[in-house]
Amino acid sequence: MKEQVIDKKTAIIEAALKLFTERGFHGTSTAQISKEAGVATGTLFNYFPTKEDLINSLYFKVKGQLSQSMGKEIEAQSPFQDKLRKIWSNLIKWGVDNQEEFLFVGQFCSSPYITKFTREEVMKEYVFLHDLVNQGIKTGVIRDFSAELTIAMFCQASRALVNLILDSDSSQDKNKFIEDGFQIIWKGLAKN
Amino acid sequence: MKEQVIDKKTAIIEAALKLFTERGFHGTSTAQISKEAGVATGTLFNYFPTKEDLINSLYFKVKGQLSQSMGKEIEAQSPFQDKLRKIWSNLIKWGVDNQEEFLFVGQFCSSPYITKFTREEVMKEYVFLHDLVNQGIKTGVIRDFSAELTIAMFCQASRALVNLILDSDSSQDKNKFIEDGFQIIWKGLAKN
DNA sequence: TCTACAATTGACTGATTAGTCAGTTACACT
DNA sequence: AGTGTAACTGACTAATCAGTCAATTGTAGA
Repeated sequence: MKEQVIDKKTAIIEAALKLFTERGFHGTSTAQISKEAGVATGTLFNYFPTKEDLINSLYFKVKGQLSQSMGKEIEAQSPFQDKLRKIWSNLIKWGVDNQEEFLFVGQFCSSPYITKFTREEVMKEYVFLHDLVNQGIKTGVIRDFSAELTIAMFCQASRALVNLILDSDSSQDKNKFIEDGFQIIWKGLAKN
Repeated sequence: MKEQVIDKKTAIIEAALKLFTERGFHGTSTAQISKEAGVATGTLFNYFPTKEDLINSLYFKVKGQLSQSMGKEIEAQSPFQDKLRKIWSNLIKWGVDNQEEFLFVGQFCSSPYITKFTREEVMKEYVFLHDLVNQGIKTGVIRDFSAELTIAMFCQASRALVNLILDSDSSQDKNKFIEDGFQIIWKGLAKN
């Protein structure tokens, strides 16, 4: 019973992710989502009271997965540069391996359908990056610019790199791109 | 007569820009656009055969304005770094001064409603940035990474900065942000 | 087997959509 | 003034929309 519930809810979320990414929010009808998920329209509205609730749940879930992946395998005692490099490659590998989710976040991060509440809840999961950067500034490893500026440049640069990898043919060396990209952003941020 | 024509077409384009940015493509009806523009629905379809034609025209126009602004006041004989700094500040000032257009481009650059044809036409106007970067690599002023990587990092970083300026309260010093941002990206790209 | 109840269904509704088109207006040229 | 024509209008249509709800299903516990 519980398994069934989770299954249908997951199926709806996955169908919505696929279709929202392909056709946008208003471009995708609840009927299409239900059909893709293999459930009745009524079932969708049983789990998500409105279409907006659905996209907010989806956004929250995907952003959570991203922040989870970002922080993976960071060793507390390793040098600052290695931590940042690991975050960098985590971000990029997440985007490349979860193309739909990556495009979804890009399309909806500044969309009016995502409520302020959802946005704020999501933000809470990114505190650790903020802390890390502030620590890097305080210990003099990276240059003393505003932490917001540093983080924004870092994160957007990682998105640029994912787009590049997704656009380029697969024969190109992904890891070369990732390391080259890190060389650019690290040299830009590092103190010496 | 000719003036009237241009006026109505412009009014439609401007209304569409505002509403598409606020509510998205499918979230904005042609009736809403017509009303905002102060024309009848029929008039809209007189100038743009379909809603998709409208958004493609709009995208082409806005991207054209961006590429125009980007290349402004670049002096041929000035050092490479100054050229790049000027492009950087041009990009950011365009985004800050043309907020609606900036958000529109961000929202629709990877949207399915923009046709491949429009995308390719737009690309043609960005050749000069590609040429400049290649020249910078050849003369050894910037590091020898793929030109696509360099341009992608540069352009996305500029978008990150505009977002930051738009989000921050207006009391903060805009020019400080712009110069700090350039310091990061320039140090990242430059050879020494 | 029977009961109770949550999960699920899909036909349905009133509202809204992109796009049409027959008719009106405004103006240039004679 | 009269004529031709391009711009413009907005009521209209068939299709589609988000969301509802009475009816059905599946199943856990008695």
